[in-house]
Parts: sequence; structure tokens; C-alpha cells
Amino acid sequence: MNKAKDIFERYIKEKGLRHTRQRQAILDTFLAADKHITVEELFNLVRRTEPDIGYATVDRNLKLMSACGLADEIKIGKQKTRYEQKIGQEHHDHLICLKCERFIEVRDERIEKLQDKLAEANDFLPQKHKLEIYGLCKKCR
Amino acid sequence: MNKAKDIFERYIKEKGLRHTRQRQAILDTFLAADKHITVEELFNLVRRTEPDIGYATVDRNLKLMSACGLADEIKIGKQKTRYEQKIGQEHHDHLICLKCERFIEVRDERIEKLQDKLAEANDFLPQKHKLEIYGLCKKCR
DNA sequence: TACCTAAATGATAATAATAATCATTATAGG
DNA sequence: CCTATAATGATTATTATTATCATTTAGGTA
Repeated sequence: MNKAKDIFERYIKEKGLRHTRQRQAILDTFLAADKHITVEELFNLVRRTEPDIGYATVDRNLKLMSACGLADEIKIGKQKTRYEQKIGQEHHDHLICLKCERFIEVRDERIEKLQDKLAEANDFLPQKHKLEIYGLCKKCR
Repeated sequence: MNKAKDIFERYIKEKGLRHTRQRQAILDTFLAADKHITVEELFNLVRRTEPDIGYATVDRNLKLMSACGLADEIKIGKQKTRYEQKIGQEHHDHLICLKCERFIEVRDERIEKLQDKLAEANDFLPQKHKLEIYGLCKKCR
């Protein structure tokens, strides 16, 4: 009952892709790692168990994880793209501090609902959304 | 009573910046142009009246307009950053079509309010926000 | 008006993230 | 075992944005 791996397996099969040692290592490391990770960070982690892994391979496989629904790309300001695990946690939005660049995860059910209604009212079929509130966090203001 | 120019003037003075022929042309062209414009597009427009204008100058001045509150940077997917005029129009959010990449502007007062509350509840001082709903537009679904 | 300081410009190079290329290797089905 | 082709890893290309820097120019001041 590992939901993430099931999704991954199904996607691999469905698309006619293949299993490789590297791909497995990347998936495992990603799932065990921090919730938000960059390609570079994951590359460095995977290198511990797969010393010959290439950067491009990590990059490609993270994109694969996005494609199959295991990860979300989050791009904040000028920061590098981060890959966030989607499995095992609800969708959430971000409060982003303009000073320290850190972000807080938040969720408001009412906003979620209103967003769907807003899309519907515009003949739009929503698939995902991104809400980012920029400002100053407690420490920085 | 040109609000945009007033804001611009005030900012220029406050920061000890200078007026230049090029800067003036960029501002005028920006204000007269499409609501969402890229650096490159504006560069090409300004070149009509200022044939020797440099790309970097347009880039820098668009950043200046963002800094003084005349424009918002909007970055959608892999598209180039676009600069959107803020004056003379309310803040709005975007419904972005994943297929045709076009976007629709929308606004929901209730969402706006809830966002402020959400920030407040997290000891966060909101300054601006970005809500993007991705999906399929009427034509593309 | 001439002068002076620093802002602005324009050309160019640097940076950096991401994507593309391609020869080689390896997977998985027959 | 064979074969088709997906995947890898090294490298290069691409592309937007930023930095650099010599030169020009704005605008306050003597």
C-alpha cells in the first residue's frame, strides 16, 4: 500500500516506459527527502547511492514525477524550481515572505471552493491552481 | 490628471532619478500599448520613435515601472515575463488555458477578502498576491 | 553659462536554468 | 538469446535575465 509507488508503476506501464536502477533510486530518494527539493539538491542526494548518476537524468525523472502526478513544480520568484511531493498531503497555497524568501503553507477550504466556482462561471475547466500571497512574515515585518 | 505619470514623476523625484528622452518614450509607449507586453515587444515598439534605443534600457525601465507601482510582472509557465499595466484597472487573477496558453482575467471579491484573512491568521502582512487557475478554456476542452 | 557628479544609456558579455543532442547502454517482450 | 527502443550521461545549445563598463547626458550648482 504505497500510494506513490503505485501511481508511478501505473504510469510507467501505461506509457510503456521502463524501470531502471537510476529511476528507482531517484524515486526512492525523492520520496524520502524534504518536501520541497530542487533538481540540484536531489541530484546530490542520489549521488550518494548512485555515484555515476547524471544531472540530466535526475532532471528528466523529476519531470516524469510531475507528469504522473507525484510532484508539483513550484516556482517562486527567482528561486530555482522546486519539486513538491503531492502524495500524502493535501493541496495547499503559499504565503511567501518578500524579505526572507521563506514560505508558509496554508489552506482555506472556502477559497478552494470559490476558485472552482469562479472557473465554472467562466466556462473554464480547472485542473490545478496556484495561489501565492506575497508579503512580510511575522519575523520580518 | 494622468495618474500613471504622476506616480512616475513622484517616484523619479523621490529616488533622485533623472528624466531622459528614452525613458519618456518607454513610458509613453508602455502606457499606450497592449495591456500585457514583453520586454521584446515593447523594445520593438519603442524603436519606432527611438531607433537607437537599447534592449537593456527597455528592460531596465520596465523594471523601474514595476518598482514604482505602474506595472506588475506576470510570469506564466515558460512564457516570457509580461508587464501588465496596473493603473486604470483593478487587480485581477488569471484563468490560464493549458492548451492554448491564453489567459482570462477574473476577479472575485470574496476570494480577495478571504486571502487577506488567511494571511492575517498566519501573522503575515500581505502586499500582493497571485492566483492562477490552470485548466482548459471553453474552446479547448 | 560652464562645470561637475552621478545617473542613464547601449553594447556586450556573463550567468544560469532548462532543454536538446547524441553516442552508448540496458530493459523487457518475443 | 535477440531486437527494438527507452534511458542514460556527457555535452552543447538555448534563452531569458542580469551584470559590466565605457561613454553620454541630466540637472543641480558655482
